[in-house]
Amino acid sequence: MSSETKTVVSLKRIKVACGDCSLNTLCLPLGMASDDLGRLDAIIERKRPLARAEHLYHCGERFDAIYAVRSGSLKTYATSEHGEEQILGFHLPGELVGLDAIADGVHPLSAQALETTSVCEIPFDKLESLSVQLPSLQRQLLRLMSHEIQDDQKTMTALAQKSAEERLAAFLISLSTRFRQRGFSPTRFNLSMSRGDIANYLGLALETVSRVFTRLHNDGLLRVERKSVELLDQDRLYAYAGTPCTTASQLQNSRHSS
Amino acid sequence: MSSETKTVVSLKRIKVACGDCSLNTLCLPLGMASDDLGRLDAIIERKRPLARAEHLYHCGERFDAIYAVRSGSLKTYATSEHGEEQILGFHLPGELVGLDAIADGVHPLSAQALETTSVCEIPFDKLESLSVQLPSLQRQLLRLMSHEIQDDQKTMTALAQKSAEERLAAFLISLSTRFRQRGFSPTRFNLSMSRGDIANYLGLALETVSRVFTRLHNDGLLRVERKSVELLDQDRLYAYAGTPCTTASQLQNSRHSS
DNA sequence: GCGTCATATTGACGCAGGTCAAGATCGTGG
DNA sequence: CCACGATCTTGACCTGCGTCAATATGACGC
Repeated sequence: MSSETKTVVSLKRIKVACGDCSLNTLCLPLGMASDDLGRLDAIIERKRPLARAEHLYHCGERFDAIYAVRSGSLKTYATSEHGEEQILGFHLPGELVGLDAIADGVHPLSAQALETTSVCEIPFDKLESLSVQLPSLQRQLLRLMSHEIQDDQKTMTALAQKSAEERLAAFLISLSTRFRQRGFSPTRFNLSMSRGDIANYLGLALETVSRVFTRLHNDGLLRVERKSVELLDQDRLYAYAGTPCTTASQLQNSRHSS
Repeated sequence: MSSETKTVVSLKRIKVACGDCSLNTLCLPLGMASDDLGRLDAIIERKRPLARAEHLYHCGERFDAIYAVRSGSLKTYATSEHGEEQILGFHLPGELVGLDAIADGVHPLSAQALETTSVCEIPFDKLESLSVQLPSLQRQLLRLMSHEIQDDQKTMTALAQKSAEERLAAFLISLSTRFRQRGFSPTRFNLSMSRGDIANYLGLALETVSRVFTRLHNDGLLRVERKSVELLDQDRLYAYAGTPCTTASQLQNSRHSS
């Protein structure tokens, strides 16, 4: 799929400046003065939306930009030589992908759209030189990378010591929290990923995920129907998730502004 | 053991400038001009060594510095409210710890010495302002953080889809690789962590780790005796590790003929 | 409407690895 | 040199979840 479509011209550059973007309190712009924001805006390219199942980049490709999800969602995954994939993350609007490629200039993962998805492309060399000039940008970039490390640590903890129920409950809580931060309903949302994706991500069998869903459903914790989920009892869900280690740190960024 | 000693004065500041440190091709200094190095040196504080089991910092403490391991080793771990710990990483000389705390200024993990260990303390505010002036420092910091994300992704992959043998084999390979990079023998080394620590880190039971060690031993892959390990057959060990996804990226910095 | 394909649910069964328990071995202090 | 506690090994048993297989429920095209 190397032939680039030439219909791009027909789409007029969708001008959504960072300053106007509803996600600017989550994304890179956080903490930047509005005149600095313009300079960040200037290096960002908005690209045509990706269709479902389309790739943003493939594992092994050269890295030259990170991406911020603007709408839709992505999954990132590694592929073993035996061809099995391992999903390492799902990415919602306002989140960055590609940070793992900075280390050696090559993407270690592939990134694929789970639904129609648009992203902002941020050329890394420009970002790097700009962040030398804008300390608040540098700071926010470091913060976001640090946050990703923290998230991965939580996932590792879940994989290492939680049961199937606990993992799924924690997963749903994580989604719920992230939806709330983005202004969506934390109790009713759609899963853009399949059962298989969830299972893969959580280190479980597809069938186990299905079973746990119906179990949680029967226990009155949530309503699921295919992709749509409604969380009925947050508190009990937290209990199911065992260690709400996800909770503690995520709740406290409500009062954060310096 | 909690009373802080005031005998620090008796130790004369151990002056091991980054320029003289054998680890400077792995650590923060990588890629910096030697005159810039002096400026990094100037903000780093070398502290008295930690004794085995002593903590470098505790989860929940305010974050104000990252640390580079100079000698010895550390483990970092999270504690659930039920009191169980989850080890998230082992840290060898030249590696940084504390990067996960940048995001919200509080340490999400505790860091504890596995043996007598000395570290370089790098005050983060100074590091941040210095890296605005030294782009190569900023670049290396981003690289190291990105690398940590990559490592965590490999660990997640192992936890999500590998068997007990595969996990332990991959763990030993990871140690071996890191020892080689640091100029130690990649085939004979000592495990500074206990079986319980390894098990905890790998999401297994202590007994399973023990059993797998003897199985690998009986299969002629390695010799183990308590803490000392000798890898006898690297290639077969790689095979045992299943997907050498750990391998792929790590092999490329050794000239492997096959 | 109907057929086809992808996705999800549900059941039956087996095994990797967890748990419990008993020794074995090491390290350290007296 | 011995004793005691920490650490490690090994065995016997049990269970959570993976695997296999059948069925159900969409979604989409014709």
